[in-house]
Amino acid sequence: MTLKAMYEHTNCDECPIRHRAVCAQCEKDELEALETIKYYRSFEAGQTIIWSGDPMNFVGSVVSGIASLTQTMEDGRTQMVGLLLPSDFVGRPGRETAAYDVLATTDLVMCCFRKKPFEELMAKTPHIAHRLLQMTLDELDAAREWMLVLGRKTAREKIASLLSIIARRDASIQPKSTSGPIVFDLPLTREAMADYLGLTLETVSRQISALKKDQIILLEGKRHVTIPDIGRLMEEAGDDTDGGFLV
Amino acid sequence: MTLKAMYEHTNCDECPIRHRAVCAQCEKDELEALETIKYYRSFEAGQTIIWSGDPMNFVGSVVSGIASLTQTMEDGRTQMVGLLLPSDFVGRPGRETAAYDVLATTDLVMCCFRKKPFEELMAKTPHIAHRLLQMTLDELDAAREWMLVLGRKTAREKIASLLSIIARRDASIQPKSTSGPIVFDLPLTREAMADYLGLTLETVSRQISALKKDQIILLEGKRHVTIPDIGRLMEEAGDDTDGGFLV
DNA sequence: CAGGTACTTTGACCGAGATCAAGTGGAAAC
DNA sequence: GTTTCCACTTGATCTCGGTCAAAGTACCTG
Repeated sequence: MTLKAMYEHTNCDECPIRHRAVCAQCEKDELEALETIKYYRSFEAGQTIIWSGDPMNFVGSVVSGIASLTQTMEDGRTQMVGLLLPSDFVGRPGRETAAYDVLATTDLVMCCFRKKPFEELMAKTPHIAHRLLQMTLDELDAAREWMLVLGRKTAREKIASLLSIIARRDASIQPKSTSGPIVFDLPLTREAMADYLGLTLETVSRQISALKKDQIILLEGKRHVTIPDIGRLMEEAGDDTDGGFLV
Repeated sequence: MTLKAMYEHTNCDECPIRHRAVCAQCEKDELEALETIKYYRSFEAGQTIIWSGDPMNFVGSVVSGIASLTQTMEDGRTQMVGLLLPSDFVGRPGRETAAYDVLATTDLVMCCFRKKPFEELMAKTPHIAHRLLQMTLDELDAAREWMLVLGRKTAREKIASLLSIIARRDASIQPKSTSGPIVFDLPLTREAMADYLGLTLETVSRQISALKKDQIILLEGKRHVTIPDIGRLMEEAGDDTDGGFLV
């Protein structure tokens, strides 16, 4: 059974992102209205979901998998400007065309709404608009945090920053232990990491090797990562470690 | 007369940012409600308006002047993560403490609202929440555009990008001529430009000198800039120049 | 007008990360 | 089983922008 088929007839009550997505604050009746205009789409890793500049007739939420927003210059230089995790929102109400390329970084399932009906619904149900504002403000904070990473951090700090973001996200999704080692699989290729960090893939590879040599991270194969001590990793990231437990 | 005094008793109808700020879509009665909770504050160039981490009991709009949002690492490295121009919104409803340092880059006047009453008002008047969502989405786009600048552009392209942003803004505020030279005063020191661009002030200075030598820009004194051909500047910025007239 | 201060420019040198170029390893394909 | 492919690693070299240092300029202030 495909992942899409698995979700195809899911109703919102059973949805894994029910309480974190744009619909998180919806009441029963609002949810029913949403349910009538939603549909699922799935994409394979590597597929382009939307090209920058193309007309966009839907918005939606990532249900499972990871998507990325990417900007490309004429000469081919690319910069990833957003990483979309489950529950993150795709698209902008009130805009006709996409501002960025949207790519499926892993296999992906999205819960989509046709844009027009969604916009109408949004005008009527303040809970959706309110939640979207919250989420947009969070994304703005994340983008600004990333500006510090891109503008001022060294290659090693950049890698450590990315790893600690992924590690903390995984820790928050399956919060087994508050401390102790964190284990996860990297959802990004070295090239995708480079595009996110404003580096080359060679530099990414070298810095990962260096962090491994220094025992900040452990690697099995190329993607399976163990973080023995998240505090040490965050020190390497140059982050203020004092408030680290407040995640 | 101080600038603050000049605005002190201004009612919203005469406000220069009336139609672009968070209140842009308000009806007469909504505006009257806002008017009862607003007050003006002024700051001198260089003053810190808010320290990151401090409790924030107001939100507001920049009326005149320029403010900046800045992040600082423990070792002193700083990155400007936002440039706040007249009509831009400061603060985040629903958050207790400031996430960034807010600095007055030039002399500045702000129209402030106590946070609590503003949040209550926002819950009642959808026009404010709607406008704030629009503005936040615009800021998110700007932040993402800046991520490309920080992550992938050369020093020369970075400077050209910053100059063209300032030039286009000035052109849109006082749209005398659609084409022809654009003239303005740089509102930022070399150091502030460096903090925005993720460079050192020496590199900023060198690249400005280089653009001047190549006649991309003309300089009188250190701050007064003339752009003879905005198209050429945008080429230097590495921006897609095709859609440039759509500003 | 001398002296100070804040901002800016310019020069000499250096090093982190980019570029160019092989080479490795593991899984799928024939 | 070996060929192919792709993601990744590692090495050698180069270069852009950072660092350190000195000097220039405009505007105050006494």
